[in-house]
Amino acid sequence: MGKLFSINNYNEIKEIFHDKGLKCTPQRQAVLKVLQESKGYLSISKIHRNVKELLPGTGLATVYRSLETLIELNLVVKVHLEDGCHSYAVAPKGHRHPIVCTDCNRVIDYTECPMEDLSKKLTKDTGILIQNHFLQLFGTCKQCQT
Amino acid sequence: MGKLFSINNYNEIKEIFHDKGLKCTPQRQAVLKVLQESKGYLSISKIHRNVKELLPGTGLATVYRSLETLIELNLVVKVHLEDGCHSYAVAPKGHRHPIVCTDCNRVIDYTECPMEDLSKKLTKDTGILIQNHFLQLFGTCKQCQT
DNA sequence: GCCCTAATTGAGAAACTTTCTCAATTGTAT
DNA sequence: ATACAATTGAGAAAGTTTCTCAATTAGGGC
Ligand SMILES: [Zn+2]
Ligand SMILES: [Zn+2]
Ligand SMILES: [Zn+2]
Ligand SMILES: [Zn+2]
Repeated sequence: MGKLFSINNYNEIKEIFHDKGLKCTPQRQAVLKVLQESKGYLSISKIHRNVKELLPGTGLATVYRSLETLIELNLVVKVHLEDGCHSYAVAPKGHRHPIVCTDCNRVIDYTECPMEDLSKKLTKDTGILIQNHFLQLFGTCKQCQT
Repeated sequence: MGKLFSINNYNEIKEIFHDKGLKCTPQRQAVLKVLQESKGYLSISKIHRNVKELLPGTGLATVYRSLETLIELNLVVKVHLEDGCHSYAVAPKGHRHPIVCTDCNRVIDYTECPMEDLSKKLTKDTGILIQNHFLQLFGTCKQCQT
């Protein structure tokens, strides 16, 4: 089927798949595109609904599988909400943290990681070897502060 | 039925319930006790299994309901894992962050919040009004570093 | 461009998780 | 002790995620 959508960085995306021996299928592209265009996190069912508009007949199982793949490739992140988990958003590049606007669901990319220094300090202080962390910020974005 | 378990701070707990007009039932006590004694996060099914040892016949729905209540009372927190969410642990008092040992599942209480200064800085820098944050650390505890 | 092959997909079943309903029970205040 | 509203257990119902397998397809080699 080949290139279906005008994802701006299509060749880049294609390479990321091929580097890991994975196929660049229209379904995977569609899931990514839906998230790229939403500018916010989306639940599985919303992703499925939007994907079907681009690619009617796409199965729910495929959406689950695509998200799994996209997360492995670091193209997508899972967003954990206070209750009702498992929404998804496009991944910021590198190690960053998402700021979720609780009004419009938009996900804003936060580029500084306050944990780098802290992790070292903590390991030194407590003896616990910090290996990973999970940080999300919730707030109200500029546009929603009216 | 009244007091069933020797929760050290039984009267304190009872008051917390009564302050909100909630009953201090054996089921709610049992769920709390199970989490207090585990020193780590537990999945719903494990909580249910352990609760039934203290209180045979306790229904699964009641475990769900009790956890909901205990979270509202800030006695329990939901722990979000990288995949497979919705485990639970006793809440640290005040605003703190849990460090989860990825080897033994123990939850260690971390008392400093690195976000306080950061949130203000971020609001100033980006204009986004930071209202809340969700931080968990993952690592290896002393005992598991052998 | 046309095969070949392994990876991927769709559909539905199956497994699993969470919520709901309602009659029976029970904690608490009086 | 009694009354009443809150809570519970059981099972049904709803919702979510994973699995299975035959059919399809992307990508590499010719
Ligand atoms: Zn979560
Ligand atoms: Zn917003
Ligand atoms: Zn440990
Ligand atoms: Zn904090």
